[in-house]
Amino acid sequence: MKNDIAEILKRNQLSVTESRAKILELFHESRSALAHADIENKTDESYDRVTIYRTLQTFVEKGIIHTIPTADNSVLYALCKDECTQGKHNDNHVHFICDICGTTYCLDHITVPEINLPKGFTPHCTDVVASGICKNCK
Amino acid sequence: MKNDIAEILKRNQLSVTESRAKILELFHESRSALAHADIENKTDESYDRVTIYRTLQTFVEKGIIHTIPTADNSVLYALCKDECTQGKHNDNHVHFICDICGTTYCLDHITVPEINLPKGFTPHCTDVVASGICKNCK
DNA sequence: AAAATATTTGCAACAAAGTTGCATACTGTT
DNA sequence: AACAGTATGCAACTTTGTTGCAAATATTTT
Ligand SMILES: [Mn+2]
Ligand SMILES: [Mn+2]
Ligand SMILES: [Zn+2]
Ligand SMILES: [Zn+2]
Repeated sequence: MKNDIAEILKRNQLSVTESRAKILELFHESRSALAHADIENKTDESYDRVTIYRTLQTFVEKGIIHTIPTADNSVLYALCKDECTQGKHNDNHVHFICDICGTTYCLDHITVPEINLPKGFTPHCTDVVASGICKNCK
Repeated sequence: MKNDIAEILKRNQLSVTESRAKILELFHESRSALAHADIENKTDESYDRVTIYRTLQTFVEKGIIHTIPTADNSVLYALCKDECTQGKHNDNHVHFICDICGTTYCLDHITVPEINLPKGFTPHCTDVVASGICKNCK
């Protein structure tokens, strides 16, 4: 496991540091999306806020994690499961945010539908975020 | 026009104040979504930041405007055109954010498609935000 | 394995965004 | 015109995110 994590970092031309390994591990362990604050908490504030910001940013650039837009102005991150690479994200799946427990799921098997836009609009990517009650809270 | 604006406020049981009228007018004049900062600028900073925050919050509660989720952690607001009321929003249309000019459009005539969620997930509302190149920037 | 080089980290200082309490000003009502 | 209710602006504060830089750590070279 520890080795797997290091492997992923190396594959992405990132030097293997404690904070990066730990944060990446958190994402692999978690079944749901994580916010910056979640990471601070789950690491017992062992790492500086700035380091976490920079790590998340790096991971997004490398195509290791993707961001999830939310209505309440908080940024969430989750592992990319598709073949995302440096600068080329391809996470065209639906996200679900539970109104009760707040958990955010990547529904990897539900792909975002084609949307018929008006003339003149050329889509580059489409985000679909559903909210409601999740399987654990019903 | 001025009277229309006052009418809308009264209809929503809001007292008619200069800032509320001006901000609501801005939304009616604008063809695109507005951020808090846009409103500060377009009003020449005549109103306190706090007043703008509180006005936007009030308008959202009353169903006069709705928020639009964005990937970059900025909150956008736009007029509700459907029959939204106090606490009951019904803005099930697609939004489009232009990667070039940054303009955010409510595509009022494009309704969000039905999404087939996995067993156990009950959707309450669904946000669809497409991004790409808009009609003005192509 | 040690030295040299490249990269990352943590700190400090800052900037931007959002919140709260309270006195003053304004709106709608009597 | 006076009153009661509400909204505004200010100050003070919190939370979130950014930047420069020296010290620490990781990788490469010898
Ligand atoms: Mn996802
Ligand atoms: Mn809209
Ligand atoms: Zn839940
Ligand atoms: Zn555009």
